[in-house]
Amino acid sequence: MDEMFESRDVRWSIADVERDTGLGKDTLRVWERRYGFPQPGRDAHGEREYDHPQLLRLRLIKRLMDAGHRPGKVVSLPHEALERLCEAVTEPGRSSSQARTSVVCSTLEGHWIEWLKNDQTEMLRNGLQQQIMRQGLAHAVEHLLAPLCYAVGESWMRGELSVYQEHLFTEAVQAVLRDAITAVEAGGRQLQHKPKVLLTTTPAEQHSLGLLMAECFFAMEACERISLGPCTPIPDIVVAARQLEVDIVALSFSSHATRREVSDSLQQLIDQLPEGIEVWAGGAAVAAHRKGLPEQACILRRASDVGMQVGMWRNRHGH
Amino acid sequence: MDEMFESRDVRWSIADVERDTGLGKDTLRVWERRYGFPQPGRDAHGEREYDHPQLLRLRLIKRLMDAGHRPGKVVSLPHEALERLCEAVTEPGRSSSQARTSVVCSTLEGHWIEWLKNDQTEMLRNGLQQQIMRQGLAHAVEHLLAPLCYAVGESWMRGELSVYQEHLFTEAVQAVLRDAITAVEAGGRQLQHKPKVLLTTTPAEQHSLGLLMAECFFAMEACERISLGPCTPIPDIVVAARQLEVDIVALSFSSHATRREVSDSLQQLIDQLPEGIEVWAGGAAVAAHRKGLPEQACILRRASDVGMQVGMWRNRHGH
DNA sequence: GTTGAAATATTGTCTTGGACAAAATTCATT
DNA sequence: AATGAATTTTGTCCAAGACAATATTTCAAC
Repeated sequence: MDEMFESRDVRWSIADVERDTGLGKDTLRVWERRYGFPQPGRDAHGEREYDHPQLLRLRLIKRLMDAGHRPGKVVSLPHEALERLCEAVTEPGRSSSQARTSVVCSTLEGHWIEWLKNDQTEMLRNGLQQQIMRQGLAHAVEHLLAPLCYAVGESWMRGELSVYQEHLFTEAVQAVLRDAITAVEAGGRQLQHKPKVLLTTTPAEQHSLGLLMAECFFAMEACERISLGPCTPIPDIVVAARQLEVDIVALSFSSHATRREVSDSLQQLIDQLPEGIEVWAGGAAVAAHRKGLPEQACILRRASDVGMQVGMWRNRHGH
Repeated sequence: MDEMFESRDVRWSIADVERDTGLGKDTLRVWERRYGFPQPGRDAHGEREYDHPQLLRLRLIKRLMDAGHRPGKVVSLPHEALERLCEAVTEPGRSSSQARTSVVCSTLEGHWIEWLKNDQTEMLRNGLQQQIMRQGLAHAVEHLLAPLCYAVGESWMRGELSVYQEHLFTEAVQAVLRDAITAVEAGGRQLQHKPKVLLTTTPAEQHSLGLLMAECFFAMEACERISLGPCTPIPDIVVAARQLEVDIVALSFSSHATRREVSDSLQQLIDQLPEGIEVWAGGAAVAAHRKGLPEQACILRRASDVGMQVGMWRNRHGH
């Protein structure tokens, strides 16, 4: 009923749409020319005004693009066809690597998302905390939180979750993870020679949950961690790494990052960092296009790889 | 020695320069047309190739722009003049409006900033925590943290602090404040009728420290708080406020926000929110141009105003 | 002299349609 | 099947113009 007022009459500028969908202005204009979609109206000065249905459809398209579809095939498709394709993408049992995760998804994560839809954040936070206690931090992050983040992104894409609910989710997970890190930190001690790690994301990567999850694993390895938070420009990462004399620069890339972004960022870091400092990269985007990435970078396909890689690092630097 | 190879013969594309400097492609092109700088070479296909000296000069210009200079005055200036201007900007004790702050700065905040410059974040975090214990949360936030945030911004502007040091500062303060909020929360109880408050910032406002500081004060008033974190689009704030049935929407604006941004955001919220929900706004930008802002919004000039306003709210809604 | 409103200048972002390289796909050949 | 060449697709860049948003200056009135 009050949905009628929600965002019906709102019009978005091309800059707004770029921010929301991640599709560049040039891309949006050239799609309009080539595929006949989107077809925004024009305001008094002849500038593009996108309405809400078109924005939703663009989000679906972006989702499909990230899943490997090509613009020429999907951009001009009607909304329903896009939704069906998205479901097909979401459907389990395509790629073998996702299959296991998806199974967990349908059985376990159902009620987490349900809580989020009903704004029961207290429930969500407590439940997550409890699961960390029960399963242990490592298992909970890898098999519950990471897939859950993915599922929330999916739900948002489908319009089942509002933006504010995604924000609530982020806040809840952040709170839980920060507590967990503090707890791990308090118990651990620095007996052996451990790497000093700098954690951050590139300017294009706003999502900080991946960073926190990575930090959890480094904390469990009792590494000395320095987190810069998200969005540090490459030159500043280099300066920080030098100044703080870290051993490893660890970057997190969410599923939204393109291979180009990941690849370029890593290459730049490798080129600009001094010899002794390693570059490690993790996150959904890295796991997806791990092939074309610079070989000097250490690619963490799964969260639990951190433990193994730290072990290998210690072997390399052991005395 | 290896600096010779580092970035001497490298040519940068316009996209590279955009990423490095933060200046938009359109802006770079229009500066070239209007001010004759930059003047990149062209590759075989007629595309712009920026060399290293021009990139450095653009970085200087960006710094001056952030410090309040205007493009028309500085873009066409030669490198040396730019450096001199940057030094002048760096020089302390110029503008009279800063004087008062600077006094506090030199006496109280001096060593905080000094710690930051030396990357002693542990020191910083512990020191802040100690001051909160000693002075109390309210006093510490209002008279130490808030001015300190401002001072850090200033120092960064002058080039005395790197970007990464600002990130470290943000992380440290966040950690301290989150702990403080948790502590306050644990002690307080919900005896009287208190407002339910939704906290967030607008999409243009990336800084989340103001938000956390505000949250501290609401926590001390034992209000029910829901934080969405930073950067929530206006329509989504409206949806959230309705759905979560809050009494107050509280927004934080850092000193970077323009009057227009603040004013527009508040007006939109007031127009779109249902009758019973109030809009409160705080932060440096709000204090600066409080005059032109919508009257229906409750303007919090100082952090401590929260306590008073919550009291008044209770009177209005008390039974 | 300060304040406020109106006039003026500056500056970022949007417009169009064309072009082309990089990436992905298809096709041909071993 | 696998490798390499031809072809299509697609994102990004270009030009010059336009204009609103913002900043600055001018001018009047208290």
